[in-house]
Amino acid sequence: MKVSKAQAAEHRAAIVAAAARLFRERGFDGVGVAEIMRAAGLTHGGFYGHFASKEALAAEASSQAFDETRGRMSGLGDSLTAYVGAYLAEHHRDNAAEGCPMAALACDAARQPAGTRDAFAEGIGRSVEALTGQMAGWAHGPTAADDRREMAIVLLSALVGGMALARATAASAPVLSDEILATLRGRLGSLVAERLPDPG
Amino acid sequence: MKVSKAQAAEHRAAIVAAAARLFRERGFDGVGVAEIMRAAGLTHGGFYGHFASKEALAAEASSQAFDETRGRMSGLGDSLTAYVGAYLAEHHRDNAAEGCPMAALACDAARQPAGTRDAFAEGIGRSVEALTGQMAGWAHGPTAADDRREMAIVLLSALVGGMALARATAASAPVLSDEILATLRGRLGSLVAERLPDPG
DNA sequence: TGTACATCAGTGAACGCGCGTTCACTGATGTAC
DNA sequence: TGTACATCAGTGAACGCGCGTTCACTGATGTAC
Repeated sequence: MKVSKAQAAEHRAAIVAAAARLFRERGFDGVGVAEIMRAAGLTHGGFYGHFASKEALAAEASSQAFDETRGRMSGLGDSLTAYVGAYLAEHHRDNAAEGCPMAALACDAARQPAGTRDAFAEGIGRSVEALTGQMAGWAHGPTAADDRREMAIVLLSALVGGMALARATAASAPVLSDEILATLRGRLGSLVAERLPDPG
Repeated sequence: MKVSKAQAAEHRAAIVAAAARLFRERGFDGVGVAEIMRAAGLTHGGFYGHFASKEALAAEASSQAFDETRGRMSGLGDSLTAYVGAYLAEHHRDNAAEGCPMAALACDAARQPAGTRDAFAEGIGRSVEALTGQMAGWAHGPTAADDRREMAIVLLSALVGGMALARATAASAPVLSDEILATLRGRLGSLVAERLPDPG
């Protein structure tokens, strides 16, 4: 049956939201169109009225996951320390569906079709810029803009890699998984803030 | 037709080697049993004479990829600087099939069945220990054993995350991809070596 | 050492299954009068 | 404002396809004599 334009727009948004969650939880190849539509409260046949292909949805869901994560990040104010702590939390490790798309999907993204790769490349670029900006407001951080950007790249790499390793070890080696998160929480702040090679 | 026991053992090894390459290149879900067998010079029907399931092969191929990478790493001697440089090379980014299994598959590994997750957890644990050991031989590195292990975790996270981000951006944002690698090459050494919070 | 035969690694057709995608159909929406 | 009808969002059966896995068969291996 037909549905109002507003209703249809809500449905479309629900599909993207469900996909953004499920892809992060199970990977791009780990969820089918039918399951995404079911999660959005619809049947699978209507999918192609909203999207040209599963891949087109993957690209849009990726962008939305980046936006969502960036939104939550800026919600923490300019406190880099608070952000690093929230990122490296056990809660984030255990709830990939609502977390950072880079930690959940970066390895997969490199192997996806162009649309999804584009969405990731843009999301990663913006994440570097956002972290660079946050570093400017950090009392003990680097002063030169180049230094800030370089430190942002180092920090982002450690956050993403650390979360990926913590997740990969969570089930089989939970002690190591906790150790990775705790170590990074303890060391990342001081590593980025202190003793820069050329302190401007 | 039957084949000598030595020949069969070679075939088995060829299957594991092909799988270790293809899984890193395309992901666990991106390659089928038939393609792996073809890459090993066999037909798909014989697969289940060697392995109980695709998942059993994935676990063994993961272990082998870790062993292989660890072997290449120790081939560089005790030079952490050389290792970091080789890890963050463009060549490594562009040849995932022969590279670090963590950078290629860590996000996927967390979603795989128990056997593969176990192999990854063990491989990651050994990688942390190997890096901790290398840090002991590094002239400017931390002296206390706890510091060395913590620095090893920070370094490994940044290496793995940085490579994953460099690969995710390689096609759509090649300048950013190169920048990520170059920045990490320049900054990781000094970050780990200098100015530790408690220098023993 | 030479022959006869049981073993079993490898082959390739076939299996059920779930996937992404298509399509004829339905019926509420929203427009034309 | 009220009615008549074209539109089109959503349904659910169906499509071809490739997947992991099974199995009857083949024929070289390697053992028993």
